[in-house]
Amino acid sequence: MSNKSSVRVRFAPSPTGDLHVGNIRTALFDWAYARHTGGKLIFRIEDTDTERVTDQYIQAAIDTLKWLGLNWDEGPEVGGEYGPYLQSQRLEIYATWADKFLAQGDAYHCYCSGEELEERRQLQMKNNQAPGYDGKCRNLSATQIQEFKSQGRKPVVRMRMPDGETTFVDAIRGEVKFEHKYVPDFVLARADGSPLYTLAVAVDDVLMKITHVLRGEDLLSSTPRQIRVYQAMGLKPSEYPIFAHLPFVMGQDNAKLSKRNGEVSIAWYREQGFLPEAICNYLALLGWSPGDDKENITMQELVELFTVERVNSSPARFDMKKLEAINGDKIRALTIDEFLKWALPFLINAKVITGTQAELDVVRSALPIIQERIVKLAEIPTMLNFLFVKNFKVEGDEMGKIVDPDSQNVLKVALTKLEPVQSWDHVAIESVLRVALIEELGLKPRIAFSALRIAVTGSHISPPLFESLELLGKERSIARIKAAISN
RNA sequence: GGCUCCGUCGUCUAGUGGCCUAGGACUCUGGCUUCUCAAGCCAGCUACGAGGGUUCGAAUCCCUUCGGAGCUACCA
Repeated sequence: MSNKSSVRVRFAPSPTGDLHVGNIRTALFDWAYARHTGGKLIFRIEDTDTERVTDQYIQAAIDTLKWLGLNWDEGPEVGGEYGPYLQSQRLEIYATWADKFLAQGDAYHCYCSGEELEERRQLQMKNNQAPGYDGKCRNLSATQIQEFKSQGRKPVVRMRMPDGETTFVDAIRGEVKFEHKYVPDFVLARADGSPLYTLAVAVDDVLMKITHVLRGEDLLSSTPRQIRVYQAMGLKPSEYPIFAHLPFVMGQDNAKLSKRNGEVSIAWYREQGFLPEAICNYLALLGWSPGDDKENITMQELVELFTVERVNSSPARFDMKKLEAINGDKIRALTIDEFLKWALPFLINAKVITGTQAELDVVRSALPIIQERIVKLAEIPTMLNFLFVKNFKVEGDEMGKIVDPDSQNVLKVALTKLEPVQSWDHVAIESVLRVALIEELGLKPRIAFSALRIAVTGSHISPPLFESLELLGKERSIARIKAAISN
C-alpha cells in the first residue's frame, strides 16, 4: 500500500431509493477506513441509470450520511478537485473514453438488438451453455456495418474481453481468479451514448485517483470487467486500486437485506429513535470486530481500530435485538442535556408537549428516571405523557384493577396521609406512604403502590412512583387519587 | 446450469497447529435485587456443516462432499 496520507476511498451509491442498512454499512467502513488512514473519503453519486435514479434520493442520501455523522472530503456540497461528483454531470468524459477504446480496438460497435440478444440468450440456456454475449459483432466487415446502418440500427459500444483470465488480490478474500470465457464482452455505452456502470465506475475511480475500493460483495464478479477498463485506459496493474469486497448484511430469511425481510430504510430507524452512534456501532460489528471483547465503542474508537484486515469474509445476519441493546446502552450513556436534545423532537412530534420553557423544565427533571427504561427514543412520549395530559383519565383496563375494596382503601388512606404533606418531594412522599401503607396497613409494597401507580399515571407500568408523584406536583396527584376513588 | 464467494453457540463474533473439556456480546431460561417496568448482578442452555487425510497434537493445513449466497442485463 502506498503511504498513508495518499489513501483515497470512495462511497458511490446509486440513488435508486433511500439508503438502506447495507449501503450504510459500506459507507461506514469506507469512512472509517479513510479516517483511520488519514486519507480522503470521496462521495460519488452513480446516477447513470436515468430510468431508476431520482434526484430526491440524492438529497436524502446526503442528509442520512450527515445525520449519521459520516462526513466526506470530496463530493456533493463540498466539491473537490476531481469533480463533478455526479456521474450524470460527467457524460462527456465517459464518451471520450468510449471513443478512445473504440479507436484502440479495445471496444467495438455492437448492432444486436435487445430482442436478438434475448433470443440468443434463451438458446444458450436451452443448450446448457453459459449465457452471455456471443461476440457476433466483434469483427464486422464494412459491408455488414453498412447493412446494419441502412436498417437504421444504432450501435452500443461493447468492450472486447480478450482470451485469458483476470486475477486480482481482494484485501478481504485473497486471490480471486476469473477466466474470461465466463466474462462475456460487456456494454460500455448505450446507443444514445450514455455510459453504463462498468464504464463510469472504472473511469471515475481512475480519474478520481481512488486507491481503495471497499464495496459490497455483489460487485465482486464485476471486478474483472472493471480491470479490463483500467487496462484499456493504459493503467499498469500496480496502479489499480486495491479491492476489498465487504460481506453482505442479510435479513432473517438469509437473503440480502431488502424491504421484504426487514426494516432497511435508515429513515425508519431515525423515526424509531435509534441514535446515530448506536446504528454505526452496531453496523460496525456486522462483518468487523475490534478484536478484543469490547463491543460498545465510540465513533472515535472505531476510527482508531478499524482495519480492512479485521473485516470478515462471511455474511452477517441483521439482528434488531442487538441493535436495540446497543441503543439502550448509548441512551444510558447520554448526559441529561444530550438526552434532552434527542428527546424533545419526539415529545413535540407526538404532541405531548408544545415546547414551552415550563414543559422543558419538567421534561428535563423527568428524563433521569426514564433514561434506563427505554431502548428507543420513540418510547419517551408514552412514558412521560401522564405528566402533560390535560384531561387525565384512567382507561378501562387499568381502572378495573383498582376498583376492588383493597385498592380503594389504599387510595383513601394515601389521600388522607398525602394531603398534609408540606415538602412535596419523593423522599417525603415515600416515607409517608411507606409508614401508612406498609407499616400501618401491613400491605405488600407491590400491592399497595400498584393501586397508586395506576391512579396517578394511568398504567401499571410507569417510571418510579415517588419521583412520578413529585414531578406531577401535589395538586394534580391529589386530584388524580380523588378521581380514582369510586365514592 | 455455469462462474465466484462464504460456512464456529439461535444471532454477531474471538480464534491463523498445542493457551480451546472453544472466549465475549445479544437473545432465551432460572435466580438475586426490587414500588411496576427497566437497569444491575449471578447462573445456565447452546457451536467448530459432514467425511476423509497430514500431524505427537487441528476450529486452525490439505482433499472431498453438503449447504447458503451473489453474479450470469443496453441495473448498480
